[in-house]
Amino acid sequence: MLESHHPDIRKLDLFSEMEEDNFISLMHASYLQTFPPQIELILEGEPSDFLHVVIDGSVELFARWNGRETSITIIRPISTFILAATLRNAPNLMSARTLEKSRVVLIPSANVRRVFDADNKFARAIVTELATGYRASIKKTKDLKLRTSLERLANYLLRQQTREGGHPVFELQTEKRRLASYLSMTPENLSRAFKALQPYGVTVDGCRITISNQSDLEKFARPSPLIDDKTT
Amino acid sequence: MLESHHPDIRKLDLFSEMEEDNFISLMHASYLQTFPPQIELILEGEPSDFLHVVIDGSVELFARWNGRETSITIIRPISTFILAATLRNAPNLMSARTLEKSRVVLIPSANVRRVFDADNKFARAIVTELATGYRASIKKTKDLKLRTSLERLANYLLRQQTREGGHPVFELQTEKRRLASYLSMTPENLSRAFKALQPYGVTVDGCRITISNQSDLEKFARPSPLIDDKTT
DNA sequence: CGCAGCCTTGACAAATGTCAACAAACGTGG
DNA sequence: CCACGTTTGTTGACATTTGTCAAGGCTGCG
Repeated sequence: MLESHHPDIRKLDLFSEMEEDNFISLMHASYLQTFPPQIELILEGEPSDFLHVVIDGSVELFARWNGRETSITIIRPISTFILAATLRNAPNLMSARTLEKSRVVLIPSANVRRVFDADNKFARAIVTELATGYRASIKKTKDLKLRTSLERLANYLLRQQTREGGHPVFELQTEKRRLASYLSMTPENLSRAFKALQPYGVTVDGCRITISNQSDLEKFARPSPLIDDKTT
Repeated sequence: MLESHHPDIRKLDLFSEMEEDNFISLMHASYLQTFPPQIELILEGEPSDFLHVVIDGSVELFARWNGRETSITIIRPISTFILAATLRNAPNLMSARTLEKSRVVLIPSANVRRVFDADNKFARAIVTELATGYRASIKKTKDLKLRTSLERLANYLLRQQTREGGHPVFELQTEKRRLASYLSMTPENLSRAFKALQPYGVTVDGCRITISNQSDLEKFARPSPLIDDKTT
C-alpha cells in the first residue's frame, strides 16, 4: 500500500498506539482501492478476509433475510468495519456496499489476528473499539424496542442536528429511502412521520430540515444518553 | 471470596487461560452473594462497579425508557454480564434483576481493568467474549428488523428446541410475559401468535411446547445461521 | 426531451397494541 | 391442606400503527 495513506489510518484510535514495526507488519499486503457507487464490497455469510477502513466516501452496512433488506448503519471516514468478524475469523453478518465513490483500505484479516497477538497496545485498542461498537449495538436495540417509529425519527433528527453542528437548520446526509430503512420503516411511513412532526416544529424541504421549536421537539423525543449518545 | 467457588469461574473461557497470579489478583475483594428473586442488581445509568458472574439461578437484563420496559436478554449460569461497560468504565446501558434465587460473583471493575492491562491471555479472552457478544447483538438487530413477531416466535421456538436437546417436545424456560417482552410483543399478541403457529404443527400446553411437524415449522420460520446460530 | 428513480399522497389492508373481562396458576398465611 | 388474593395467561372487541399498492409529481441525467 502507498505510504502516503498510512498517516490517515495511523491516526485512528485503533492504530495510533501500536508499535511502528507492528503497524508496518499489519499494513503489509494491504491495499487501497477506489470503488464506484453501489458496489457490494462484502456479502453476508462470506468469510471476512479483510478488515476494511473507509478513507473517503461512505459505505452502508445492511442485511437481508427472506427477500427483505434492512440498513443497519452507514460508515463514514475515517473508520473501520467488520472488526468483530475479522477477529473471530467468522462469516460476515452484514453485507456492505458503497453509497458513493469511495476509497477503502483492505487489511488482510490474517494480519489483524497476527498483529493482535503480537502487540498489546493494539489488542487494547481493539477492546475499546469492540466494547464501543457492542454498546452502540445495544443502544440500537433499545431504540428499536422501546420507541415507535415516530419517536425514532424525532430522536434521529436531534442526533443528526448535533452531528451537523447543532443549528436549527441542517441537512440529512442520507437519502430518505435509506433513512427509512435505517429507522426500520417504509419510505411512505417516513414521509408521513415527517408530517406528523410538524406540530413539534419540524419542517422539511428536500434534505433540509428546520427545527423551529427545539424544546417542543425534545419534549416529544425525550432523548436519553443511554440510547442516543455517541460515545458513552 | 471463598476459594471453593474459584474452580467454576476459573473454567469459563474468559478466565481459563490467564496466569494464576493474575486470577488471584482479579478475584481479590470479589465476593459471592446470594440474592432472592426480583432483586435489581444493576440500574441502568449507574456506573459499572462490578463485573457480574452468574453462578446459579438466572438474571434478566432489561431496559426502560419513557415508562416502557423491554427484556433484552436472560443470563444463565455460568456466564458474565456487563463486561463492555466494565471495560469502558462507562454507565450500564441495561438494568439487571434476578428472576429466581441466584448466586452471583461480583468482581470489582477496577480489578478487571487492572488485570486486563497485565495479562495478555486475559485480554485476548476478553476480545473473544466482546466480539461474540457484539455479533450476538447484531443478530438480534437483524431478527428485530427483518422479521415479523410471528417469525421471531417461530425461530425462537426452533432455537429453544435445539437448546433443550432437539426433541419434538420441550419446555419454555421463561414466563410467557417475559418471552413476549423479549420478542418485542405484548403478552396478548404472543398468545395469539402461538395459535397462529398451530397450522405449522405447534401446540402449547402451559410451558410445554410440541412441534409435531418439524419441517413445516422450519419452512415457515426459515432460520438462518447468520441470525439464529449461537456461536458463529 | 424523455426516461428512470425517488418522494409523496390517498385508499386500503395487515400487523400490533389497548382495554376489559375472565379463567387458570401460584403463593401465602391461617 | 385449604382459602384467599395476586399474578399470569387467554380471549374478544376495538384502536392505533405500520405496511401495501397504485398513481402522480419532481428531479437529475443522458
